[in-house]
Amino acid sequence: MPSPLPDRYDFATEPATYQAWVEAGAFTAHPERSARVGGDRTPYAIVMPPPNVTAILHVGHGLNNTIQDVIMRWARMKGAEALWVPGTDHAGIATQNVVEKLVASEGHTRFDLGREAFVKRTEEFVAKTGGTILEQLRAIGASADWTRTAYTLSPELSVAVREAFVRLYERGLIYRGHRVTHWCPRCLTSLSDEEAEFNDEPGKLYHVSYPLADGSGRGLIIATTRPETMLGDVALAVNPNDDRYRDLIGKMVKLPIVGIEIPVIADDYADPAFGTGVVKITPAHDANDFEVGKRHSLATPVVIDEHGAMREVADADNRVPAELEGLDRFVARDRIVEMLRASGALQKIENHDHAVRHCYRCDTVVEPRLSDQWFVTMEPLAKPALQAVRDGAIRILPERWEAVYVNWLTNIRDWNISRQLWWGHRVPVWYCDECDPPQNIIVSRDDLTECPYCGCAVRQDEDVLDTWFSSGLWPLSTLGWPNEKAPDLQAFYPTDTLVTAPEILFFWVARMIMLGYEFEGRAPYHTVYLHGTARDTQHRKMSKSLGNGIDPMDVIKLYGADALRWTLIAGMGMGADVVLDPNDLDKSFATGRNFGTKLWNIGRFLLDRVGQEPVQPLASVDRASMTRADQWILSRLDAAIADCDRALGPLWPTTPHASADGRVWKESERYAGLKLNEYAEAARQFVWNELADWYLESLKARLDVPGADREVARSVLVYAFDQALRLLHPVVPFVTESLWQRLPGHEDGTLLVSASWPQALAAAPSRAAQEFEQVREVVLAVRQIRGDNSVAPGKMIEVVIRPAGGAERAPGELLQHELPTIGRLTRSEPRIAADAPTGAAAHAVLSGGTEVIVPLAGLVDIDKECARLRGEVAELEKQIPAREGRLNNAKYVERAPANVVASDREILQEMKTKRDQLVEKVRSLCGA
RNA sequence: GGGCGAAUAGCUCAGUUGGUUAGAGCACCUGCCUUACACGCAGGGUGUCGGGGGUUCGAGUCCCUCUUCGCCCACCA
Repeated sequence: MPSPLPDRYDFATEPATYQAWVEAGAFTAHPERSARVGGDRTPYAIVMPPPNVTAILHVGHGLNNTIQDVIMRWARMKGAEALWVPGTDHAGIATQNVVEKLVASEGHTRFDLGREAFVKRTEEFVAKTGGTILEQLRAIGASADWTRTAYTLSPELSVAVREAFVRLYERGLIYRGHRVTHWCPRCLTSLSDEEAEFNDEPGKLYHVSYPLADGSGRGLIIATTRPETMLGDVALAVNPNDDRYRDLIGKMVKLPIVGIEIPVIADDYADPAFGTGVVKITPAHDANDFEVGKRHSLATPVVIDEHGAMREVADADNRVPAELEGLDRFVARDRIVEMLRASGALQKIENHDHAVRHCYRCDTVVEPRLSDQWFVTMEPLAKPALQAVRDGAIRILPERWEAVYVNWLTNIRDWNISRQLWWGHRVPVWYCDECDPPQNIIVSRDDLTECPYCGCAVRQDEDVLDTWFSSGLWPLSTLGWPNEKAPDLQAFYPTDTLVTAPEILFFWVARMIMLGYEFEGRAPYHTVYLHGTARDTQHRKMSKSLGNGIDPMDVIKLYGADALRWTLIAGMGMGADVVLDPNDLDKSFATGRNFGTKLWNIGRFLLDRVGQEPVQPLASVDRASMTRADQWILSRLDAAIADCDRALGPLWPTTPHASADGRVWKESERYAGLKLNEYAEAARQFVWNELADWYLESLKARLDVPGADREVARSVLVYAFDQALRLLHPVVPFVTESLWQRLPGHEDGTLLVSASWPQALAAAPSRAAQEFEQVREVVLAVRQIRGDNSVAPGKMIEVVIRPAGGAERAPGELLQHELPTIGRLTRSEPRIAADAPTGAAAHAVLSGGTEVIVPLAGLVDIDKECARLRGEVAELEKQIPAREGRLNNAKYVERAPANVVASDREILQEMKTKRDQLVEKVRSLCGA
């Protein structure tokens, strides 16, 4: 039994409410209920983008998970068997960096500890501090199924990772490649193309002269941004069609500093238009040069080591002078430039902006490095992933990201999946030193100690897999794959929607889709919802390093989780960034806090005036006994439900399709749904601007008088508020649940979280509802007149209502009936008149033609009123000729649709009538 | 360099296939401490729809162009 209602919503009760949901099993999914395995509910599943296991909650997580929670709660209320899978990502490189720093603070490197000890240390660290974020997600109300919490490095998921690797290898889609890849000299690992992020930076273009070896004194001038790599040069390349250098092809030049001779070769790679048209070829330190070198069978001397220091690593006999040995690449660059300048080889230095790749984890400038890595052949995987979006089996919201997705997949490049890290899934490959290729490489699902061919000892590959390889399997692995019989896999795969930020569209989303098709033949979900970024008022991305972030936990402490949620959801257009002020939480979250308070106060009013005695169910209340206001609010509720449903759209695609996915989005619904802010706004509009502002106000008198009418009012009010709480629950689950528990007649033990989504009652508003709408118009008109004429708020005024002629039902009768309401809502004494009163008066004409007249004698400054009326006339005098001109245009009348022309005529007529009335009024009031 | 998108109120954004007098939230201004709520109530739109040109009876909407901004991709050393 809930405690008596406090004056203020106490959000300190949120954890208890959350606990009640968990204890009721409200978030726990039941695979046997899924229609896919013979149950009676359509499944709806979301896999949570697993936060890094060491992460703590920031606004980005808050936004991401609130969106998911809104969708999950909505789906659950719609009757779906809802599953939201939570979990964390071991985040190989990120977590390893964190622990390395920890170890460094103790004066050690990971190499001091050794692999085994370091991994153990990391495991301990994760066990102790990891998963904090999952606790925090509970605080924001995330209705995830915690009985299924997953972790990318768990034994179960590791099985999936290994299975995936082996299957891809067996299909020939994983291969060992010897090539130049991105290398982070700080993290000491290779990176994928996606992990090496471009950054446009000002740089220099150095022009260096390479003299011909024939002693002719001629030379070739090359342009380079990275002179330090010249120690590894093996050739100069010119374009075969470049007449300037044709005669030099095949000649030798002398490599400055090193002093050896290298050939001039012809290759299309050299662009005659760039720089001098001559490019130096350094196969070991540039991915393009490596390709050129391969074409020309050139050597690959390595002159920069894994730390980014100059050193003779391989095939580099005496290329690195002693004075450069061991120098960092950037220090070496300066030194080399000096040496070139001293020798006269340096021709000039130009400023040159170019894109430099940085490590996405530590921001170190990436060094291209020649190494052996495992790659996934992407093109065959990309094909179905592309087709899925083209067919509409998958939609990406907002729509514009589909083009980005398609573009990337169309030009996809192979994926480097091996990392020279210790934290992660070890590559399931073993090497036998005794066997000959190809038997010396064994890929295995099980750990091996001896070679299956010769029986001697084998050693496992030292590398681990890219973190994104395991997260790419997330929708599969968390549901039990590769066990095809796993109940969750059968019941919930494919899942439904994926909610994430666009930054990881390629890192993660595209790869999940590709792997989903590869291993299950189906897309992992039908909807990808990409949301915006949390930014500060200067539109800078919120980040730890900038110190402009907002801690969601602070917001929850100050205003409660609902305030946070409402602010994020209601203030966010699809895919648009959320702008918040980290220096003014009060202002930033006022919307959410205020809305929660408003809801609470509606609840207080209701409980105070309606009482705790059960109400008659609405279905048993005779429509005839309802007032116009009752019918009006019920029709507004229907409209609100329809608006919410429209904004949210269908839960899943409904059009059957021959593809493996079975269903595709039809064009009309493809980009229509999940407009969460529109949904929130529609619900807010109803509960605040209609239920509270009008219905509640109109009810005050009725609730004070015992009797049959009071009972009707109680039923309608409780019904309408109950439905409103349901509509709002997905966004503000805590406050709605607390209020719902206290509704009169509430059945003990039932929870709003498991209640059903509202359904509209009637197709069209009844006449009584429309009549209340007219009354509302009168009130609005009177308020406006009061405001325009600065009538003191406390002042009672007389309002004269002149019904329009020819109305089907005498509006006078209707208005008479509602006069008590009008009077109370406007502080006025209305009366009905057949004729307009004489003397100065303010008029308003309602949509049906009914006139509202407020005699102004003694109320207002007549001069001011005259000025206002004259202004109105002038405005109309301006608009009328424009419209007349249009109607006099023969082509317009002839070609525009008849209804447009007709309404145009009507408007013109109305304007003229209104002008005439105003002119008449000005004459009588002001005498001119 | 290629591609995509955006430009509408002070801010964040809606604005369906061209069609009546361009909307919402927040902010702001005015007046109210009316017994659910000042975290509230009532009233108020503050706009050459980025500039220019075109198509059309009619353009915020379609076309061209210019300007500015954002995002994604990319091997000009």
